[in-house]
Amino acid sequence: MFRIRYFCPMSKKNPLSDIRFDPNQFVPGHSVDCVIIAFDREGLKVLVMKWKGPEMFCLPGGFVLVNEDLDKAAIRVLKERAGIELPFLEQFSTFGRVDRRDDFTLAHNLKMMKLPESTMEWFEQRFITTGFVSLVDMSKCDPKPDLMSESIGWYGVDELPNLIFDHRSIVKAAVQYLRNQINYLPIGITLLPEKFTMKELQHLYESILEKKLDRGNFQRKMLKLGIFNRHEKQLEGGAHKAPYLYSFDTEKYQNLLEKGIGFVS
Amino acid sequence: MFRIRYFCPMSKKNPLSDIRFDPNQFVPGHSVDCVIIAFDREGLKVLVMKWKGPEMFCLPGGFVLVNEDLDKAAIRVLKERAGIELPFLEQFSTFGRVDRRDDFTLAHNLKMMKLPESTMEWFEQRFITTGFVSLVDMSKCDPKPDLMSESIGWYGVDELPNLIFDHRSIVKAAVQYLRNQINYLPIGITLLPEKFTMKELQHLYESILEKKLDRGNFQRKMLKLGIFNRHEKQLEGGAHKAPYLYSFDTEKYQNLLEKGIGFVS
DNA sequence: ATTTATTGTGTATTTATGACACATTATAAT
DNA sequence: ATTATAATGTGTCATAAATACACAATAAAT
Repeated sequence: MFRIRYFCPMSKKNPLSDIRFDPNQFVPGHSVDCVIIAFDREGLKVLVMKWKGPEMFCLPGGFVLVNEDLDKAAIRVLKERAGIELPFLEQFSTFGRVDRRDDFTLAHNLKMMKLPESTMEWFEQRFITTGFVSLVDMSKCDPKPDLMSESIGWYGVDELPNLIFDHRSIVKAAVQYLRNQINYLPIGITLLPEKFTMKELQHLYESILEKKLDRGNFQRKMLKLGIFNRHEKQLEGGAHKAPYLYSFDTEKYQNLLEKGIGFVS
Repeated sequence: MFRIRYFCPMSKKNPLSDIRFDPNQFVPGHSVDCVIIAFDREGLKVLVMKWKGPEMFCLPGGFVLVNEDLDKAAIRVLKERAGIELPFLEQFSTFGRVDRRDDFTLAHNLKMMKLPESTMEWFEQRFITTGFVSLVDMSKCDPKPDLMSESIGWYGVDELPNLIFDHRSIVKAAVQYLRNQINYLPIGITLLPEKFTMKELQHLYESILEKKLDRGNFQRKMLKLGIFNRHEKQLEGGAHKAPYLYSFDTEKYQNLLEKGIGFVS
């Protein structure tokens, strides 16, 4: 099974005073924020960074290079913060309220960070941010904090720490999007490891839909879709018959996804 | 019934040389574009403006004031371009490709317009644009072209003229969004006049879903929802029994909408 | 009176949903 | 080896929804 480093502390090599930042390389006023979602036996998790200084957390995000597509900026953030090369990534909403930023918290932190003047100005401008949701297999991630944060880790979507600005509502919107689009997103193939049990798949659906499903009906419905390969039995386990392991038949899965992998009510 | 001014020519009072534009009042690099959708017996229509100069068309759009929420900018565009005060408006996607703009067309048009230097620079910058979809009753609109365009009018969503930049794909994305969200958007109450026949409502659904529906089942299903008021018979009409006119019970409609007004397959 | 298109309803078939039951199986603990 | 356990694969049954088609009643124009 997969075992995860839940916290990745920042390396000592980049103290705050070393932060170098050239505002001219970025498009002003626009950022991307990534809601990187994974799943383990406890439920849905989201990747969140802890800021240096006071107890504040934020989503992995970044700015858009002057010659970079918006979604490429999100892909770059995924790569840098989660170590994911070919992410499943989808834009879900753009947040553009004037008051989306909490200026008090911002000012406090910027002061603490003793940034150069030009960098200060950059961070003080109004940002409109586009939210992306990414679905990942935790065991394939290698989270790394950025220069402004001291750690990065997975938090339950219902146990979020204090997030800056409107990041909490960005996470909520992403989870809502996931729920709405459950039949049209490759949740199984992205959020589960290569091989998984029916129980794990059912647990995933239950976590997203936030309700219990009938095991028999779930299993029947899923297997009838004809998108699974069944493998040898799981070796380890408790005092009971070992469950079968399944994997997705990638091609069949993709074809079906376009019509929607039926499973709403 | 409602009869529409399909084209609203620009007033003579604003020749190009009069365009005054202060870039400092706007957030740089971000715009909004509105896909304003209406419905008449021919099908779905979208409001499009014709540029001054060569045969190019564009969506009603605008920039974001420095102290204005992103969605408020879209509301302002709706007001100014369509004369709609309390629009139904929803953000559906943000378009941020570096090459989303066709620089040749842009340069050509900017030159033709003989704008002041500062205005030229403003229009030449890279813009990331957020697309909003608005559903309107054509008969309640009062379309007005902006300073850069010579006319504004309704075009069939399948008969679009030559749109600039990526505006064609923005329209396509909006229509796709409408189709996906059909059960969760107030399509009936926004796209039809106050009173309508069942046939018109069915035609609306058929236009959005792009498929025929069974009349009997449609009618039964709709009426069973219990969100309609039936009115006196329609007076005018052909050599046949006049259809009933219906209107929505606004409150019941809204309550039901949260769960979804069931009608997919 | 006739024609016409709409309206309201009927009906039969198929498919999907939801709740529950039970014999079978492979494993670990004893 | 026996037993307890949890997972598996099916089965059933009642209810609801979807689909396709049919037909008598109706109001208006000719």
